[in-house]
This record gives sequence, structure tokens and C-alpha cells, in this order.
Amino acid sequence: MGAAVLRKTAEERRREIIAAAFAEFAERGLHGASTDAIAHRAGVSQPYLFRLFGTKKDLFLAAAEHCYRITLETFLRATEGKRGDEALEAIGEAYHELLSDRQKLRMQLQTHAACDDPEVRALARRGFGQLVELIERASGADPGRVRDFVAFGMLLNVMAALDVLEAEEGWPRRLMDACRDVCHEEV
Amino acid sequence: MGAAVLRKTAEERRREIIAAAFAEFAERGLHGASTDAIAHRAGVSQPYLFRLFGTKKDLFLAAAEHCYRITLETFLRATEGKRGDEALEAIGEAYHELLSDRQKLRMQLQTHAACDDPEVRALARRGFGQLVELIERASGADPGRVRDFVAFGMLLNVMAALDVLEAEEGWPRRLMDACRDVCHEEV
DNA sequence: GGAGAAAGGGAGTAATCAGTCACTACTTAC
DNA sequence: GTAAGTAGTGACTGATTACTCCCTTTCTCC
Repeated sequence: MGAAVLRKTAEERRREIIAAAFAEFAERGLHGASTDAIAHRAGVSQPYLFRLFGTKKDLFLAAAEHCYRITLETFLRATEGKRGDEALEAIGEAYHELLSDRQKLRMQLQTHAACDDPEVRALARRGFGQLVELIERASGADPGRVRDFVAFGMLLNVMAALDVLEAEEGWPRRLMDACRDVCHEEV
Repeated sequence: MGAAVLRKTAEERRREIIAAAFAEFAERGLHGASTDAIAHRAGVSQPYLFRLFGTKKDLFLAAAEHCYRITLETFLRATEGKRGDEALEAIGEAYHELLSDRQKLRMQLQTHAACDDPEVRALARRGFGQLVELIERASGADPGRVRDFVAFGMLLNVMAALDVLEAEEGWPRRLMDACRDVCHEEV
């Protein structure tokens, strides 16, 4: 009786819960977000969330892993068949694609902030390391360029957290105006 | 009777509690740290902590402000009487001084991570903005250089969080090896 | 149609934790 | 000495929260 009760596969629920967790964790961090809020956002009961993920931290790890994976995939797709400066430029553009969704930048920051936990730290090292190595490999650029490039990514994370990415004036604007050429040779 | 009960001024206690809060918040973040642990570390009761700071968030704000202030002071001292590249180089060296105490780097990261709170965000914008403006003003460098410099600072925060500042090999080492020349002209 | 598996949740529980209250002990000024 | 102020805490409390027990409902396959 009543409307059809529309059930989904566990795998699909898992994806939906990770998406909800992503949003909550990105905003409030590992300790600031509550499993209640995540379950509610995902449209499931909180017990079912625990059924599928075991612990809050495991859910956080899943969300963080997801974050690294989609970033890595975005970069891989961008650099496909490219080399050197061309590849670096392509990653730069891909970065701007990520920029449109602040959640990803903030999630990365929250992952770094949660790194006093050994498991989180291990995941972050692996995920971040893969990104750096991809940039090194695909661009073939000298270490200084790679450093500037990666560092600029970290600056973007911070700007997203401070919510000054679209600032119209002052130091945030000056920093962002100087971003156009981050993937080109300077002077 | 008994050993002298050694009392201190409220001002001194305030400083000690901020120091303890700094350590706890830097490691575990605004939501991850407990006022109990902070009070215990500071050697006071938890009620007294609340007496002096009102709320946990106010204590966090005080600790974050302290973090920005000592960083700013370090930079100011370093650039005293210097101009241009010389000033930038001096700040670079001052950065290395901060590097020796990972707590400061991590606290900055935790402050950024807590920025979904409007008060924290306001403080972070102000504090971070002052640092950027000091670097702009003291160095007189072009926007690209300033951006690279500030961005590198953010990268250091992340490296501190991942605990790879002293890595002997792999991508962390390559990134850090490329750090020597961050305050010099390249190629 | 019935048996077994898989999806899903109602109603807890134990612990943690921010914040309060009411009180004691010491210090200073007169 | 005493009054007023300041340093300091033991013992709570109400709310939140991670996590569990056990039950119901739907699907699948014979």
C-alpha cells in the first residue's frame, strides 16, 4: 500500500552517502560534521549509514579518497596525449574547472587538517603524492616550476576557504589576477 | 598549610591557556580539540578556562589571532630597514625559522579549515591579508613573485600537516629541494 | 507462493563535552 | 583585623553524538 517504496542497491546508496558526506565534511571537517546531518542529507537513516561504512572515520576516508580520485582523473583526462608545457597548461585549465566547485578545494583542505590521524595522513600522502607525481611526469617541467604550480593549488584551497576567490579588490584580487600566468613562463 | 599555593595573575594564565590551546587546536582543530584537554595541558581547571575566555570559539579566535600576530611580528622584524629582493629574502629566511616549529604552520591550516564559521573567517581574512600586504609592501615585488611566495607558504603548511617536511626521498624531497630559490629570481 | 537474502529504519545507549553554579582560598588596602 | 576583590575549582547538567540492537519490508529465485 502507499506510494512505491523505491529501493536502491547498496552500491548506489554508498555513492549517494559519499556525496552527502563530501558536502558536509568539506564544509565542517571531520570532527565538525555529524553523521546525523550526513545521513539526513543523503536521505537515509543514520543506522544505515553505519551499516554501509562502519565508522565515521571510514566514511571520511572514503570521501577523501573520492576527492583525490576525481581530481586525479580530471588531470589525467586533461593531459591525455600532451607533453611538457602544453600538459602543464592543460592541468592549469583543469584546475579552473575544479575551481567552479569550491567543495573539492575545501575537502582537500579538510583532509589535510585531519592529518593528525595516521590513517588520514597515510591516505593524504598517497593521494597528494599521486597528484604531484602526475604533474611532474606529464609536464616534465623543472622542479621549480612544479613547486610553483603545486603551491598555487594550495593557495587556491586557502582562497576557497576564506571565500575570497571572487573578490573584486584588495590583496585577494591582486593574488588572483596574478594567476593567469601560473602555467606559463614568466618575464 | 601545605606547599605555597602559587597563584598567578589572570593575564599570565591567559597567556598560558592560549599556549596550551595553540598546541591542542594546531593538532586537532577547532572541533577536534576539547576544552578539557586544553585546561589540563595548561594546568588549570576547565571552569577557569571558561571564566577567562567565555566560549571555546573565543579561545580558538584568541589562539588564531596569536598565531597571526607572531608570524607578522617575525616578518616585520626580518624586513626592518630592508627593501625589495633583500626584504623578500629576509622573509624567506624568517619562514624557515617558523618551519622549525610545525605547530604554527598547522595552526594556520586549522584556522583556514575552521573558516566556515563567519567570525573565524573574518579573523583569517584580516590576519592572512595583513601578511600578504606586508609581503607586497616590503618587497615591492611584482604580483607574480608575491603570489609564488605566498603560495609556497601554503604549500609548507600542507607539508607540515602531512609530516613530510623532512622527507629523505620521493616527491616531498623534490618539492622541498626546490625551495631554496623561492625568494630569488629563477633561471 | 515461499524461503532466503538484501534494503532500510525506530528506538535506544553510553560517552563526551561545552558551559554553569556555588563555593573556597588567597591577596591587598585600610 | 577586616572588607572587598581576585584566583581558582569540585561537582554538576543538558545536549549532542557515534554507534548498536533488532525489527520490518521488499526483492529474487525456485
